[in-house]
Amino acid sequence: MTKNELLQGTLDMLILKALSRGPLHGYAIARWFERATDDALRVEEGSLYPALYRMEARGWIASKWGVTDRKRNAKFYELTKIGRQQLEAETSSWAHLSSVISRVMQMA
Amino acid sequence: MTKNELLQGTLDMLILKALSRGPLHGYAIARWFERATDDALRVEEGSLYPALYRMEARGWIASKWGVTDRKRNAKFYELTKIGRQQLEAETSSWAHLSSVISRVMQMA
DNA sequence: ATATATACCTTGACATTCTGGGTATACGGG
DNA sequence: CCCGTATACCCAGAATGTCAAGGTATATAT
Repeated sequence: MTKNELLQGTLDMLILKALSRGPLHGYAIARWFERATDDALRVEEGSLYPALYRMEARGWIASKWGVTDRKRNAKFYELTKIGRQQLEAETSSWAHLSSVISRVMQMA
Repeated sequence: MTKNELLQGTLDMLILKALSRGPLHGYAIARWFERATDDALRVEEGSLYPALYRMEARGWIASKWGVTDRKRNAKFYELTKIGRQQLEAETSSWAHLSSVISRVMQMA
């Protein structure tokens, strides 16, 4: 029914992945998704910002206000040590689960 | 936080897949998942039965009371034509999305 | 008689996501 | 100088899906 473009549960992982290459602000994360996936994955801001808050509350990421190259104020997020561990955990969990599901879906 | 074993959004597809080989009742679907995935995917009954209701309400599956080989009354579900189309749609959507995500997660 | 497996179902809580807004500033074209 | 667009943040409310934790009932074997 809902044209949900995103697999629920993968947003956190994808954000962690985006930040694994260095600090980014929210808007830049959304842009990165679009470029990295040729628009196949679109992150709504109404999902993105709440996700950033809860991830910060859980200690996976830390934020700091700064200025972009466009001279705009922006909140930059970066991975914490815990966040890096979380990324690893979610990555391996994703690899496992998605392969199990793919296998089931290929059964005769 | 939650030890969520299931990727949200895939349950319907997996149920459709289970039924694609022939009619099954709810309990048998749960058993099938466990056997087919070596316990890697477990479907809680509190998720399964509501899922069956909404899928029937959407016309993807149809139900009929019958008797199992254990002589128990059970509600057997089978795919409708729409359900078969839905299975195809979700299968291809899954293939696409999971490959996009996997690709992103493998980026340097 | 009773334990176990089979089979169905419900309620309430919870987390995640989307829709559809809103605010403010930098910059370029006219 | 004015205005449109892109940049950048945010929120409230609703919908949805899932789970936890129960409950009922019957067949079968011990």
